[in-house]
Amino acid sequence: MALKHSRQRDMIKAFLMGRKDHPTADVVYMNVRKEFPNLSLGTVYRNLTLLTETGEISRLRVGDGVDHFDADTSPHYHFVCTECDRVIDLEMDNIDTIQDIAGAGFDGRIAGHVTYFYGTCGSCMKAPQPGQKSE
Amino acid sequence: MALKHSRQRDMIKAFLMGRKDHPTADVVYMNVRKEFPNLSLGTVYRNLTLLTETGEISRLRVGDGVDHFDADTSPHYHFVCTECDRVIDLEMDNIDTIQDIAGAGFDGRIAGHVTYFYGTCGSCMKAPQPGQKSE
DNA sequence: TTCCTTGCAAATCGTTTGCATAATG
DNA sequence: CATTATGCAAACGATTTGCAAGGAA
Repeated sequence: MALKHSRQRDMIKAFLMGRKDHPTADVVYMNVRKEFPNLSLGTVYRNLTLLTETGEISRLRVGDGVDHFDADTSPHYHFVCTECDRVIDLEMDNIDTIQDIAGAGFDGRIAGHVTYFYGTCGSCMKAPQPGQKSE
Repeated sequence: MALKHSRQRDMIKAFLMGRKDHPTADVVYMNVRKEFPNLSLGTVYRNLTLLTETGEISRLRVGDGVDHFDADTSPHYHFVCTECDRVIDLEMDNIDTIQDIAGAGFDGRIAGHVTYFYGTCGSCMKAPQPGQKSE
């Protein structure tokens, strides 16, 4: 399974790196397609999974039923706006202690944790329900 | 939208209350069906959603692509075993402070958070990869 | 030339929904 | 009787996969 180069994989990764939000496979498809008209959705999914496996990007499952992808693989947390569904990066102090708290008295090995915060984002608090739902 | 009684809803809820694990809709279906042969999957989904809305049970999205349900609606955290996919309750000290930590400096309102811990559960650490994957 | 990758379409999977009928209050 | 709930099957949306053809090493 030696990885070979692929123009579409490069573009998909480049697209993700150029966004601070966390696009879904479909958004990636719609956008990369603009410069690569014959790109197929299957290829987008295959490459997103591949890039996730190599650790170049990470897959976010925030509970809305759709996978989001993030080119920023450094440890950080996300906020999900329940109004517009946007996924926003949070800059916050480290909370890794919760893992120790969870592990205390637990019969097993805790390897990691997933946390996302939800509520109303800044724009939605100012603007009256725009119903934007990202692009 | 006045709720009416239904024998199947009662059984679905009773089944959930009798389990300490966190069954998926399909597991609920398979089991309740034993005593109620003509139960349909659609009814199971409809009632699980209904019970979730009334707050009698809660829906767990642990990131494996399938919804799990929990009759224990008291605030507590979950552990997901990456070996057997089991979802286990954690008894741990309160970590609500993470919400304040996340909210500090964030432009928006944080209403809640979802956290689950993952790793290897006690049974899987003892038993060599049984590949059980629950029922 | 070998083997990975693509495009396309069909297939899966979990979940939702429309509709006529059955059950509840 | 007025409605809500059910069973069944078809519809859905997201993601995966089989296959023949194209591209990289």
